[in-house]
Order: sequence, then C-alpha cells, then structure tokens
Amino acid sequence: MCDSTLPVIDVSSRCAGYFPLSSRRPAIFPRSIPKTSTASSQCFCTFSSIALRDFHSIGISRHYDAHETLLREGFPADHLLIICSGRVKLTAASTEGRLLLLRVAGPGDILGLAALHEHSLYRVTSETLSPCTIKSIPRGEFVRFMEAHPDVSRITALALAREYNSAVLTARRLALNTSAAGKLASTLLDLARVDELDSAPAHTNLPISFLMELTHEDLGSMSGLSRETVSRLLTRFRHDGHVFQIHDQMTLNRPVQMETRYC
Amino acid sequence: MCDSTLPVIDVSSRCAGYFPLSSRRPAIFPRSIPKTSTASSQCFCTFSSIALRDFHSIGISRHYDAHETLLREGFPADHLLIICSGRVKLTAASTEGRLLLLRVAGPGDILGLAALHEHSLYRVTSETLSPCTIKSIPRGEFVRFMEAHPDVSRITALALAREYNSAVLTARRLALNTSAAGKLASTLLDLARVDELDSAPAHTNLPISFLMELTHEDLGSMSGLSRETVSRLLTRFRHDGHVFQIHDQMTLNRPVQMETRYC
DNA sequence: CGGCAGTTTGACATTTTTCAACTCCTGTGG
DNA sequence: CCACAGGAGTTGAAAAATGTCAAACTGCCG
Repeated sequence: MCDSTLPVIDVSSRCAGYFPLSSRRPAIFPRSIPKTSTASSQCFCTFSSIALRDFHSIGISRHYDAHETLLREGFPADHLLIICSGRVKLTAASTEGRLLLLRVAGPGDILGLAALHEHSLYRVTSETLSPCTIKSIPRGEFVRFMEAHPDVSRITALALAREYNSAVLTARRLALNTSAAGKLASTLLDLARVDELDSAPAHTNLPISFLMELTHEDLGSMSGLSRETVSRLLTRFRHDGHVFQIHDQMTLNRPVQMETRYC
Repeated sequence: MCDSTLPVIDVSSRCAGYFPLSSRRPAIFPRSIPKTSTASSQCFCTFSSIALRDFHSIGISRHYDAHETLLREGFPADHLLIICSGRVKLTAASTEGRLLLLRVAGPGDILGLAALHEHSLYRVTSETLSPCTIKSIPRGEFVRFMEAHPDVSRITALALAREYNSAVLTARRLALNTSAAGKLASTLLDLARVDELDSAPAHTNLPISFLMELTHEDLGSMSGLSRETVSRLLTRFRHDGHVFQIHDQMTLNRPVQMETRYC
C-alpha cells in the first residue's frame, strides 16, 4: 500500500494529508477539514505542483511496528517525521521518571518541526502506538526544500500553530480543571474529538465513539493523575452512563453533559 | 523614545528585536542571544533591507499603561501585536473563572501569531504588567507583508516554535512536578531564566536576580496552586535560604540546588 | 499452564485546598 | 491630615481529595 519513495498518507480518519501530483487543490476531502476555516491552506496537499514533486523526491518512508521509539527527547533534531499511517504518542519525561503524554499524533501530523526550526534538541519522545508508516526527512534536505519553495514555510508555520494550540490545550487541561474527574473527562473529550475531526459537526451532543489505544497509565500521564485514579474514575463514568466501553472501542454517550458536569 | 511609526524595541533585557535599516546583520547583540544556536535567524533584525523598510511602514505603535487588556481570549484574531517595551502576561480562563497564566512576554515577543495563522480566535488574553509600547499590525497587512517577503514566514515559524516550546514547558511544570513546592520552584526558575537570557551562561549556580512583577495570585495560576499555598511556600523558600526578596526584586540564591531539591 | 501487562479495589497517609481572620500597605477622597 | 476601602500577603485549623501501598483479578500470549 505504501511505496517507499511515494508514501500515501492514510486520510481515512484525519486531514493534513498530501496528495501526489495534485496541484493546489483547495479542498479535496471537504469532510476531513478541522474546525478552523482556512482549510485549503492547511495541508501539504496545497503545495504547488513543483514543490510537490520535490517533496516526493526527498526523505524515505519506512514501516514501524507498534511500540517502537521514533525520536528521543534530548537528542539533536536531525530528522523530520511525517506520519503516513498509524498513531504515535508524544511524551516528555521528568528526571524522576514521571511522564507527561502531550498528545497522540496521527496521519498527516509532522514530528520534530519546532526542534528542527530552532536547530535544537527534540523536546519530546515519540513512540508508535500501532503499526505505522512514516516518512523521514533529514534536516538538511528539508531546509533546502523550504528555501526552494516559499510555500513550505507557510505550511510549516501553520503546522506549528496547530502544535502550539494542542500544547496550550494540554496546559489548560492540567491547570484549569480542579478535580481529577474534570481532568480525565476533558482528556477523553479531546481524544474523542481529535478522532472525529472528519465527520463530527463540532460540538453536538451525539455519542462519540473512538478507538482507545491508551492504557490507564497513559491516560494518567495525559491528565496528570495516577493510574489508580484513572481506573476508579472510569468505572464511575461507566456507572453514571457517560462512558461505554467494549475492548478498545470507547463511546462517550453524552459529551456535552460530560463537559458541563465535570469540566 | 518610541516614535509612533518607527518604534524602537527595547532590547536591553531581551533578544528578538529588529533594527532599523540594518540589512541581514548576523548578530548585532551577541550577548542577547537565547540558548539555541541559530541566533542570527531568530529576530526580525535579519529581514532583508527591503522587508525591513516595508515592516516599518505597516501597523501603528501605541503606549499602554499597566494593567490594560490588549487581546481577549475568544475574540477573532484580527491584529498582531509586537512588544517594543514592557511586560505582558498571557492568560487562559476556564468557565468557572479559574485562570492559567501561560507566560510573561517581553520586548520582541509577538502576540497572536498562532491565532492569526489559523485565522481563528485568540486563544489567550493578554494584559500589560507594566507600562508598554506595542506595535499593532492588522491581519490583512501582515498577510500581505508575509506574502511579499518569503523571509517573513520563516521568521514567524521560528517565533511560533519558541511559543510552542514555552507552552510545552508550562505543561511540563504542571504535570511533571508532583509536589506544590516543585511546581512553584520550577515556575520561579523559569521566570528568572527568561529574564537572564542575555547575560547568564545557561545553568550556573550563581544567584539569579530578577524583577518579580507577579502577585502571589499570578504565581498560583502559573503553577496551578492556590494563592495561600504560594504564600506559604515562599516563606518556606525564604527560610531555607533559597529565595531572597526585597520589594519587587527577587533573588534565587542557589538555582541548581533549588531545582534538584524540589523539581 | 505460567507469566505478564493491564486493571480493579480497599485502606491509609499525605497534601493541598478551602474558609476565615487578621495585618500591612497604598491610594483616594473628604 | 485623617479615615477608609481595597488589594495583597500571612497564618491557622479543618476538610476533602488524591496519591501511595498492597493485594487480587483479568485476559492474552507463548
């Protein structure tokens, strides 16, 4: 499915894909556009055709199994990674071994942008959650690519803006929710809504269903809670009818109530 | 000191200034460079001379008193603000009125970049801490400016990368420190080191002195703690000899010990 | 079948928040 | 010049919540 030099990004569940040989197509997948309005300029798919051809010629694509480490926090940022398919979790660690899960990245997301721009060290560790196909571009090649095509730095600025927003959301989750229930609830809602970007009309009260690929431990480090607290809260949410779960499939039955009640 | 069309950024304590009529000067203020290495490409001062002339012709500069509101969270992002002098605090609020102080911005910092790029709403509220001079650029003008000069989007990408890093640091502070002491200590260290960017050789154990412009309440919403806890902890830090304070001037006597002991 | 990772549940200890009272300082208006 | 209001900081005591420790359970995979 994914050729090693011309990887195809799986956009079945996410936007931000790029499309081979398509020049400046404004909104190929109207359904798969995030809430912000300037959708047409958000993806690599809006590169000019020349830029797109160049883009295909740089970097290499590779397959990874689940639970492999892609980047390590503290190492020099020498590569840019673009997720073609699969999910990746981004974490930051404290010296005592405590973890913070910043976000779960999916197809179309770019890893290492900020560190690459600053020519500094990776700020986060990234690890595959499921089998992934990922395109890797060495720093030098990407810098040259960016200098050759003015479009590119605009696109990367946008990608950075989105990463920034997600980091702010994480900080908000951790600071603005006083209760543990609030922190977990907003974490679940975030996860669900990221998954549903393509189909859901923003904030309805319809049940949201999504694939939960995180352990309680992961959810804990995403919400700033202990594993046990997550477990207790999930049983409570289930009891209250807010959450329904069967294996990895999690459903939030009443997202809006959940938000108003706990957050 | 600050003409209304050609504002001069006060770089006495910060980098990221731009310098009138200087074309591509690599490192005018070698002392005032942040830790990352590609200093020469980090400031507006590296614009080509043409870009710089254009930059002077757009937007207007204005003076603000302390405690004025510049941007409001949730409003459409129609302006970009560049701080010429003074300090500004950036906050996000929850529906219940709880506040999160994301960071304190200073001369050279740009406000509203992420929101402007995404053509969305401001994600934070910004409020002056001290009297400020601030240049304001309407969205349209800036977009045109950016399209005219390829340099600009690279510079803004860098500014965004730095903003992203600061947001990640905030999230780390909140999640990775288990104890309240750890949260407050890392907050103080961050504040001190941002202030000292120009002079300090990164992480020495020399005492760091800086102007504390935040109330205990502010510190609380920056660390995710209550006002009272901040007060109690500060007296404890003073008792332990870690902190010395006279009026607004705060000194961290042994930064490294402080970090290892509490964080 | 054993082992392991993930989950669940209980009891307990600790920490921080909350509430409340009080002080200090500053600016304002009579 | 004084009185007063209000913001900021301090301190104490009690309450609530979550983290920690411990033990048992589940399901999966070799």
